[in-house]
Amino acid sequence: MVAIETLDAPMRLAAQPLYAKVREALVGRLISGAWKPGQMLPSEFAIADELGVSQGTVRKALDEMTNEGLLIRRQGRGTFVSEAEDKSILFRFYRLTSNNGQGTDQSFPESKYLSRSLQTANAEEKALFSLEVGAQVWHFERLRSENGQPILVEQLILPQNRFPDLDEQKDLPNNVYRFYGAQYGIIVARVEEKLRAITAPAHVSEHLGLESNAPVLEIDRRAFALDGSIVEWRVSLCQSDTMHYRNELK
Amino acid sequence: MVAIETLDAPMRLAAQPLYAKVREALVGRLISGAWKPGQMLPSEFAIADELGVSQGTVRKALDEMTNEGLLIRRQGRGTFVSEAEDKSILFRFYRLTSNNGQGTDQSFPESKYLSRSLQTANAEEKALFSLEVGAQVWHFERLRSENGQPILVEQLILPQNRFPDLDEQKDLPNNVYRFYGAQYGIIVARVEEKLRAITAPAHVSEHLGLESNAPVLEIDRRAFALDGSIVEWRVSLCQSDTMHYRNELK
DNA sequence: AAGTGGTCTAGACCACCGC
DNA sequence: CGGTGGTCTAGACCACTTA
Repeated sequence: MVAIETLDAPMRLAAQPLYAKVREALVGRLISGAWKPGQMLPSEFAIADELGVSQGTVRKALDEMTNEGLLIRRQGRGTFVSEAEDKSILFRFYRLTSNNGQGTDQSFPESKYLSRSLQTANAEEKALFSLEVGAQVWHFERLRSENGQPILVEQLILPQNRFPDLDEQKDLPNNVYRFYGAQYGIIVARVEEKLRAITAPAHVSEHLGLESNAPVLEIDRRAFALDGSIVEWRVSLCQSDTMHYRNELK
Repeated sequence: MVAIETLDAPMRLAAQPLYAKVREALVGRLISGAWKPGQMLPSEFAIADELGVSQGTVRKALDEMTNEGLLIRRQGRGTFVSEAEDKSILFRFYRLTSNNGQGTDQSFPESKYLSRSLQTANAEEKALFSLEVGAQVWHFERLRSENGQPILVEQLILPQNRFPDLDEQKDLPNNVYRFYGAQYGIIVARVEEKLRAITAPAHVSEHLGLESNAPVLEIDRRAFALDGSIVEWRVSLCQSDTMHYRNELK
């Protein structure tokens, strides 16, 4: 019954429903790292007892978090913090598909790193990541391929303050979101993307084996952590000959 | 208590939960047209009594349908079949934004129809709409602009059997999904899109005021009705100079 | 004041998993 | 078998809208 103060704490202008407070408390444990990816959560009744609410209220909070992709629930097993390795999660943020793909033959591309550097953030990067003057950002460029076929060239930009010690790493792994979680406790909760068609720059069309002036799909992505801050800026240039970006709107 | 048979009817191999049967029954009323867009549904308790289940079970079904965008619930007012006019619905399937847009200045583009024709379906169209040999399809081409600025040229393809009497219409309205609902009782439940970057065909770059060979964003969309059938095939070619396609993944 | 959706509870039972 | 999530119920109370 101690933790009931935790739930009463917020006391916003517009009173939140109880399940929203429960959700905030649980998300807080993910942010703080008290619950790590892959870990099993206490049972619904255990959480309910601890927070002094009913099991149904806890369930509503857990269901919401499951819908957001933060948790995975398995009947008979338990509730787990979702990992970027889970099959269903791997493709959560990966929307590129081969044109003749059947939908089931989804594969995940490998990465070859082309460059890596630590730079002083420019104005745009400072604003994006809310950095101080003089703060630094990592730039990575990589070529991603599927079955030997080059698909896209992309640039990853990470704020140095959220990713210290990166210089000690030889390269980033292929699945970077899993790496962010495992190494830095950063869980990517959602991403915003802007898509445009542009003419491929020379070095990109070379890497992708396209004629110069070939059109490519530009995907400008900002990845948000659980606390709402931007942790990665990514610009991908994807060849459109054999690949497309799929989307479903409901 | 009569309608309990309706709910028992399915009896699938994998027994569905009760709320899923309730959902099916309610969606059936939308499909049949018994409940039309904009109409108010009976209260939770009224539906629960009629179907012989508890109010909580009905609520779970209604909540799901609300999440899918089929219904709109307003506290104190009631539950309504969603209309394509609702502000929140208007932009549900429209993801194009001006590059310098602030996100709040969302506006909806006007349409100018360029052509209209009734043709015998080709092999691809026959397969897509599950048509018989010799069946016909409507082709519409229109230019969409925002504040006088041309944004995209798109082609709409509709199966004649789902849209009879269209020849009597001078043109389709701007908001076609609202029209499908009001005129034919067809509710678009979801759409699948494939995005690619291509070089604009000559007549498209002319309409959009682009140089020849300019890259444009191709959006290939199939719209699905409540019963899962495809009711519209749409290919939009959008200029990428001032516009982009925004997407959020969770 | 009456009617609607929104929240919360308590308890029952089922389905699935792993030991 | 015991523990987990999944479903379903019945009832209470709150918040909002309309008349």
